[in-house]
Amino acid sequence: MPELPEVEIVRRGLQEHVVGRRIEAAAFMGARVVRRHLPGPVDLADRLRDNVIHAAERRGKYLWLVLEAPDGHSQGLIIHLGMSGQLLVEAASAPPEAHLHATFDFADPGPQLRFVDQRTFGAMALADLVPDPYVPAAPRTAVPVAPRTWGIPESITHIALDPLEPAFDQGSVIARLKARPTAVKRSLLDQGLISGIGNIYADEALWRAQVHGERESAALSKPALGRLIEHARDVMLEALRQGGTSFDALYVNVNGASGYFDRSLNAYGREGNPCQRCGTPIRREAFMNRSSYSCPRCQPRPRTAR
DNA sequence: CGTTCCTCCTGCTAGC
DNA sequence: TGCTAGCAGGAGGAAC
Repeated sequence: MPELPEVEIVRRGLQEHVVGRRIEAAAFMGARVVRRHLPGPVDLADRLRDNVIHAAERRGKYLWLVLEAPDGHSQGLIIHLGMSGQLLVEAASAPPEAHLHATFDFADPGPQLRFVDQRTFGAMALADLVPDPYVPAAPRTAVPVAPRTWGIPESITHIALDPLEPAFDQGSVIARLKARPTAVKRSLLDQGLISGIGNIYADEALWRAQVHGERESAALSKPALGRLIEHARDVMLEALRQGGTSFDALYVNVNGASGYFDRSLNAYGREGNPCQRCGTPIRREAFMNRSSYSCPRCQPRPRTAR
């Protein structure tokens, strides 16, 4: 469920509550949440013991904690929230939640970190940190304040830059969109092309740009594609300022509080409600085995069937 | 090779 | 009231 703004809120919570702490014991309830760690949950718990958390990082919808083991080796603990994952900071004595998948106890007397996930599409995995393939290494003479000193997890090097990263290159994304003979919404959701956008913010960006998601991306002009990307960035920034989007208690930030951006949505989930620009009722259509919301008047369907 | 589709889960709700 | 089909904000990997 969470898209970039929601994941960034969670990252900030991790930064505040767990960075700088030493893991004393990690525990996993079942193996599914660590299915990407092939040696299994006991092995992962062993590897995490006595690691210090140096940073909480994010690219698109992926989070990772930068860890340093007692032998000095640094790795990333990837955390993906999937559709329903939550991170909670709570006293170890708090009763276990339904669908609690992992707990982290720390060497200090502070609270636990917990991973709760109803559907378990989310996952955690350990990965080596490698140089970022998208961001050139800083020159040796650079002032030592460069971001991402530790590199990025090797297993997510296929994830593209998100539009909030300083190195995000709008021109190259537009060029790739111009080369794609496919629906523009499909491209917006492709995390290897531009990361962080999910079904909600794709629909919101398309509504703002007045483009139907089934238009072929290659058929849109470069300025139109540029506006679409800028709208995607803007809508995610606005959501971030308001603490993310939440329809119910399923999405909560690391403190357990919900966001309020859903009050500002113009398309997603608004079937039958008037378009805020022209008053035409918002329509819902099936696309890619899910729902798409758009204004029939501001966002006319492409003429030819795809 | 790139692109598209299916599938992994559980819970809620609309409709019968 | 009770059952169940359908749907939910993601993404890896199989299948073309």
